[in-house]
Amino acid sequence: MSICEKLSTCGLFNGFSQTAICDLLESIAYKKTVYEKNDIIAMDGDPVTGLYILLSGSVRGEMTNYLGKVVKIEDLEGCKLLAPAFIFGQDNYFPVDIIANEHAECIYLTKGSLLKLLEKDPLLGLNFKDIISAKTQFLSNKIKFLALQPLKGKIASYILKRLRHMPDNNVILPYSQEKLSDLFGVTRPALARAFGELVNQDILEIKGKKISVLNVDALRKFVQ
Amino acid sequence: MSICEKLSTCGLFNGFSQTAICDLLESIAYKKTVYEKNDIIAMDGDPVTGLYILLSGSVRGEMTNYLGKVVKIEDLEGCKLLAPAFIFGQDNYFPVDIIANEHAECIYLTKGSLLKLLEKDPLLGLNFKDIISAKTQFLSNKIKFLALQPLKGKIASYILKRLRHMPDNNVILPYSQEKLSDLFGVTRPALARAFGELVNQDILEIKGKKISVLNVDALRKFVQ
DNA sequence: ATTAATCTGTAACCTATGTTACAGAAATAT
DNA sequence: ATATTTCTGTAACATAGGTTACAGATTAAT
Repeated sequence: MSICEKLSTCGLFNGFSQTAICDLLESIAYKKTVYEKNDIIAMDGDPVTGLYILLSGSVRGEMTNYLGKVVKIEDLEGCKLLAPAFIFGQDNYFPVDIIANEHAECIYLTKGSLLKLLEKDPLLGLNFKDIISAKTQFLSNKIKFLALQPLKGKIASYILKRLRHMPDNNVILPYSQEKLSDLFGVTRPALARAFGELVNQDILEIKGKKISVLNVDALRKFVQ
Repeated sequence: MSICEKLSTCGLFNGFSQTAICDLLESIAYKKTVYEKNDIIAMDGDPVTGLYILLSGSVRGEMTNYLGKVVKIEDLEGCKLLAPAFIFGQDNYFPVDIIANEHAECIYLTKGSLLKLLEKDPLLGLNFKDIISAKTQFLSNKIKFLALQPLKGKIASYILKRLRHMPDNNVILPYSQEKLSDLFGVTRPALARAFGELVNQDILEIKGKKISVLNVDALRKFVQ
């Protein structure tokens, strides 16, 4: 799959044909970078000097404090901009470590190239504004998720959100409890204990990564 | 002070003369709104249908969960946009309750008027992009502050940050411990206890709202 | 199919923060 | 200057989540 083809699935190029994207791309400088699993693409605090666009593969953004506590902020896959809201404004440093979950490819443009690109078509500017607005919206939900509720509330909102997209009352966890515990900002045993308690209360049934919600109302009480 | 005069201190109009702002303003529809102390300007979850610009006074944005836990996100004063990153993108709902801290004045433009305004000059679009980028940057710091560190880490980073702008090693708290505890997302007695422990360890000295840092290095250890 | 690696459940114990309560101090209003 | 309200310090107790450890289960690698 060509770069232009991949970029056509990217929100930044919403409303552009593949050939239009190719033309835009030819008019600016960029370089391609490739990463393998666990490669560090950027570290929290690194200066942001341009824009990385993830073309393929999966990366994650996570914060770590000096005691080793980890909070995963998000996984990014497919065509996504990395830290797009940290190029402009004052605080131009990566807010998270960005780590490859698997083989991943990016293109990188300097801030100058990005500005040149954005000038080419006002629609790009609008798309960019939508993307960074969505980032802010995502982060403000993240604060609610992380800072406003106890662990069982996090579990409940996580499961209930997924339930909406699933038939019957089953959710398949997309990854291990170990990884989930980072997403919730708690330790793995704490998460296992909380799951255990919800199972004992006949609210959940857990078989490997499959979680069946036996009592949706009881689960809802943990969020509201 | 006229509206244009007030708007000239607003990041959105960076690079515009006061007369240019008056001209811009005359070309679009807006309405003026006034609030008194503790008036609710918007509630978490309300649809965002346009842009409020705070002209004068002070408002705060805070999140509350169903158990009454409050986390104050920020105070806004002077000329600031309210929830600017929630007008575009998908999730067009206020992320916080916005409450007047005192008498405050706003102007309100519909999303349509805002778009019309942004079209008038590309510089407005760039300013807007800077403003929402800064919001994202602020929120990602907020997550680090709230989710990644325990209470004494919050106290330490709060004080150390303020110390940078102060001569000698004194900080004047801008408001009561009670308010601070909301900013930290903890209860008031927990904050008082933590302060008490830092005083007992001869790291801080507290006289009313004046905090003297007796041992900066020890305080730093709580953040790194 | 076997081995090795990773993940999960659980338990005992520790620590940070929440809850409630109250008295004295400080700030504000009259 | 006094009365009223708000704020602060503190204490006893409750609870959520962290720490460490280990065994059994599951998954991946050979």
